[in-house]
Amino acid sequence: MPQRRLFVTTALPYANGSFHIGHIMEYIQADIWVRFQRMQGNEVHFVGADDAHGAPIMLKAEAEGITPEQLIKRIADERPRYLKGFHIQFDHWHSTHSDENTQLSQDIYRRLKAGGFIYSKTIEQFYDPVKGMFLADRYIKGECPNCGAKDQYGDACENCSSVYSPTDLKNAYSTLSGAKPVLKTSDHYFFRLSDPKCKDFLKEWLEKPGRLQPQVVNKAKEWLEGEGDKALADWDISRDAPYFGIPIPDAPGKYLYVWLDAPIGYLASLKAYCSKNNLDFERLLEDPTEQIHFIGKDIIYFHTLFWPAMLHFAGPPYRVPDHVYVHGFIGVSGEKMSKSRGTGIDPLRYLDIGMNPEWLRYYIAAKLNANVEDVDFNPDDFLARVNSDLIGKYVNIASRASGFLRKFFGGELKPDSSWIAEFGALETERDIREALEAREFGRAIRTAMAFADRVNQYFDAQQPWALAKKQETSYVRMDLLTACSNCIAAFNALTVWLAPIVPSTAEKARLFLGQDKPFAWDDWKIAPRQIEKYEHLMTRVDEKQLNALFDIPEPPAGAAPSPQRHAEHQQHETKKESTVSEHISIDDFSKIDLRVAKITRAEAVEGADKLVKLTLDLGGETRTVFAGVKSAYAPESLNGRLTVVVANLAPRRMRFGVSEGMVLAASGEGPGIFLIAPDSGALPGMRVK
RNA sequence: GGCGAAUUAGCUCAGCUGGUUAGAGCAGCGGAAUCAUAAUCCGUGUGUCCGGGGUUCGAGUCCCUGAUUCGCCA
Repeated sequence: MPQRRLFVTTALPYANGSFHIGHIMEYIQADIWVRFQRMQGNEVHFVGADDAHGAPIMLKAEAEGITPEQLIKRIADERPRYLKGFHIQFDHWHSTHSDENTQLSQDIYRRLKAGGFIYSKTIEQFYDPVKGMFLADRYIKGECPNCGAKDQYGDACENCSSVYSPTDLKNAYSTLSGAKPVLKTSDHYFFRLSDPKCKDFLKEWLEKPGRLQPQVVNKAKEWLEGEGDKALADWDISRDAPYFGIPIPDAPGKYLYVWLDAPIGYLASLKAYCSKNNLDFERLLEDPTEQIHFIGKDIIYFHTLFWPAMLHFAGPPYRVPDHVYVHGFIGVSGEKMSKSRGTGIDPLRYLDIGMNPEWLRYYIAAKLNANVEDVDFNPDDFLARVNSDLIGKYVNIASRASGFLRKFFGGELKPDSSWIAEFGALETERDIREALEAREFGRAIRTAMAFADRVNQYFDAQQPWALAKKQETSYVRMDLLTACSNCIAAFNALTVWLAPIVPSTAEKARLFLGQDKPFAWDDWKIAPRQIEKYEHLMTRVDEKQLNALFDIPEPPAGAAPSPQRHAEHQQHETKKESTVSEHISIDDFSKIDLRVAKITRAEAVEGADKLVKLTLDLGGETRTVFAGVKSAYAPESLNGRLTVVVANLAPRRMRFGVSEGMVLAASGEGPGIFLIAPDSGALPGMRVK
């Protein structure tokens, strides 16, 4: 088999926050694929890095009273815990705030400039005279020019949906300082994305069969071939000082826009990795290397238009990506992941409460395919799937066969190849291999589990326990040995096939199977000769752990702003809060519909440590609300009490049902939760304002 | 508002270029077994394949239309 050389990356997480479950999913996907490639004997260089530049990081650091360097260092320091915790094996983790990235970014910029792809143009932009900086749209608010609604962002009105530009806003103000922004001119640098040469190249790049998923090609072509006001525009790649980023050569006070240097971070990381390991960076980029990026669907734009264009027109040794593999988002119980806590899974909490990272790797793999589809984490499904597949089917094979082999044969097996035909191992291997290669992980797992089913069926049919009771004759004894040896051989094969997905379990199994070196893919067919004493390879998921994972009733005060992938602040830039705390208007407050509610029934939730299920009367309307107050109140003591509920909070599905609101309670640093109660005379349904 | 995607059994999902009575796992129900982490095995599905039209000898699969959900763009 010809060896491949692969350069694989995952999207660079923005260094203003911790990893969330979405990042972890992407790393798991890429890590599984990379491990699979390595087991096949391919050469893989797998790197990641923090995306460390840009205004949000600069402002967040300022708000915390530290330098941007300190901020990104703090974030960088916590990365290894997550990566090790989930068995994600990057060769190197770097930062875009690094010498390598500065060098490469400036080099690519110079080459693009020399090629005539960069020009400068004077633009008018809002400027905050107090902060002394130009304002991105997301930092400007004002009154809608159409309907007069207050506190609208610079692109569209949430009230009347009219569309306008920031300069149209009435009484505009900077969300950073509150100052009235002034229009000011500045010279900006642009990349000629709309140049016919560029568009022609991109069209050809996009359409190369097999390079991208079809959905991704369609999306990118929509942007590329847009006409009129949707036409592909040139790309503004400069920002004015003050800016935390890479200086543009020969342009004092100008910095490269963070989205230009971010993907170059892939190369910077590879370069740093090369010098650490005495590898030739430029040679590593050359053919036959395949350059592969795993990304989420939110950043398709950057990776299918800007990035290949930059690389192509910068010229060798830079090379265009061979593949960009796009995945969807992960949600929880049908809810979209909310970065402001509540929904979503905190990866560190998952680890801290002792949940096995390989459960999550397995579950995510079971739900992933090669399409750009969202994945849903469903707690009940997770529990059933992991326990049933991994414990009930896979691990069970070793567990039930090993006892006989140790007891009657001293752990010695009778290896032959009859099991291959018995269980259809050749076809199974081929299907799993093809599925893993194509990132159809769900299919690979279905195929593997069907194989495990056949092995368990065989074991039942052979009835080794019956053979063991009457093994006075040598042929019965031989049947027992053969049956159990076949099962262990099949278990060995399954272990190899699942190794990219559950590497540490496979490693434990390897020792049990008496294999003395790490698994290569072809080891699946080598039947073990001798097994060690069987010890549990994996425990089952305990429902209590899932409860612990989701019962996070109260956030700590001053919770850190949500972590974002770099592109996310692009995509949502008009929606995000400023890092500087700001007042809310009376209109904001009046959006919260607070109502007096009478607790008509309160009951403990079985299996939940902190939750009480409340049935509330809101003056004619009945609601069910889960409240995290069990530590402070016996459920029966709440019956008949009046309290205050947020009546228009979006319903949220929890493990035990849908919670249709939130009751208000006070709590502080110490223990104790104190339910809010209205003065006497208040009636259910009354509005609190 | 424009463009696109999704909608299949209680749950999570397969169903390739249209072709026999629509599938799997899990859950449920009935039984067996007792080697195994109460794991395993056998049996068991009357599903409006989102609704409505249409093309076709034949549609979950193609076309039109409506609903819902979700994206991208504006």
